[in-house]
Amino acid sequence: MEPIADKKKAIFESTLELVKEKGFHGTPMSLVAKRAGVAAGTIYHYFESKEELIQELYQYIKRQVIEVVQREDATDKPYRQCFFNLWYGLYHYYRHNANVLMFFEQFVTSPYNIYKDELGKDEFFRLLFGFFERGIAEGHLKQVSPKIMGTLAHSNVIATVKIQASGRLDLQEGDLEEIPRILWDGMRKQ
Amino acid sequence: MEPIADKKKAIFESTLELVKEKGFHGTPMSLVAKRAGVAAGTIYHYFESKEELIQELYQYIKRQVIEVVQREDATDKPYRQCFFNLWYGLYHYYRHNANVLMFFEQFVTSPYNIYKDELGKDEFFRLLFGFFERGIAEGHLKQVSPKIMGTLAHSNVIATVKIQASGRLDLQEGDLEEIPRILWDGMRKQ
DNA sequence: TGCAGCCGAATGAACATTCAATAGACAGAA
DNA sequence: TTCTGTCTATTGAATGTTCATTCGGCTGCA
Repeated sequence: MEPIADKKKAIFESTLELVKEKGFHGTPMSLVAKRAGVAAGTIYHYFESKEELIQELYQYIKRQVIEVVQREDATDKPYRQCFFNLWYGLYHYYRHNANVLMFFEQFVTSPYNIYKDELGKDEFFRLLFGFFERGIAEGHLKQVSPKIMGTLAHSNVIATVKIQASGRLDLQEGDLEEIPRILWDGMRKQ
Repeated sequence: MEPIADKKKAIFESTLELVKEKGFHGTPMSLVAKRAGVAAGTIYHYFESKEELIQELYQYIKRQVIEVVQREDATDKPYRQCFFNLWYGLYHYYRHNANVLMFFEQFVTSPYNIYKDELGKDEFFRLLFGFFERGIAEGHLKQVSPKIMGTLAHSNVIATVKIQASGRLDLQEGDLEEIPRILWDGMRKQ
């Protein structure tokens, strides 16, 4: 993983913030440039087009999320423990990187997302699904498609962060334990 | 509820399709007009601006979803039954109106959404939360904030439809029973 | 005759992208 | 050390395109 040139990173961060604030539309290259502290032309030194900037940014971000999953999956703790750690791992990552989350969400439901039909090939989801597959194989979870459980679990984390981030509703200490608990109780073998 | 002029409806439908296909950006008024079979100017006979078109469309759609909740909530069936009916009601509505779902999702995480901080005042969510409040009061559900459970339940339905709609993964007969089951098992009083 | 509904070419603004010009970094030659 | 040439990185004004919105005029109905 080569280190990313300073300006390139600044452009990424600027894009991330702006997309969160204003969406893909409403994020002109001129503003991206200004907020990154570079000239408009500089962006085109690093990226061929807006399209490519967005695509590369998506890959850049995804690598970070993948690391979270890998960190929590590959331990020898009891499965149940891993389950909660994974949930909290993703939760905290998204919580502290709210603009990543928003970018992700907007990206996935946008025409920029050209991977729509290759869910199985996406490394993030491969890892995630693998984790649930293991849970079923080891007899901890219900006999439900791991792809389904993985997707539901992920959407559960995201919904939680969104509740939190929007500030529409403040989660109490206890709630943060109850939510993954609900998920676990629903998915575990009864 | 006054009947909506034919052309107005055509404009709504056209916008819905295009936003699903191309996102808010990538949906120029000229295309909206063409697909609706009207002239560009006609849109401005009905709506003051693109902004207002999107906002009105959001309201128009929301009323339909609200009806689904009302239909399933206000029966005298046992609570557990209502729970599943509500899940399936929303599921089927979104399933048969995939472009509504995509529009919703994009709208919510976009700058068009000016209601971000008034979740409690949104009628759809008021109804939804009310349903879970009842479940707790009647002793069917865990003692967790109804707002949280409502939000999680809704995101669960949406995740399911998105799995289905994307065609990335085909849900079996049985899966469609397992998914709300997971939710119920997680939220019900143990 | 008047009017609402509708049309689509014309307008101007916003935007992505280009490019000619400048600055700096570095290597080799004198 | 200094000079020279050749890179790459950077700039921001200029360009051409796309788009939201406007408006003068047409149509058919009362």
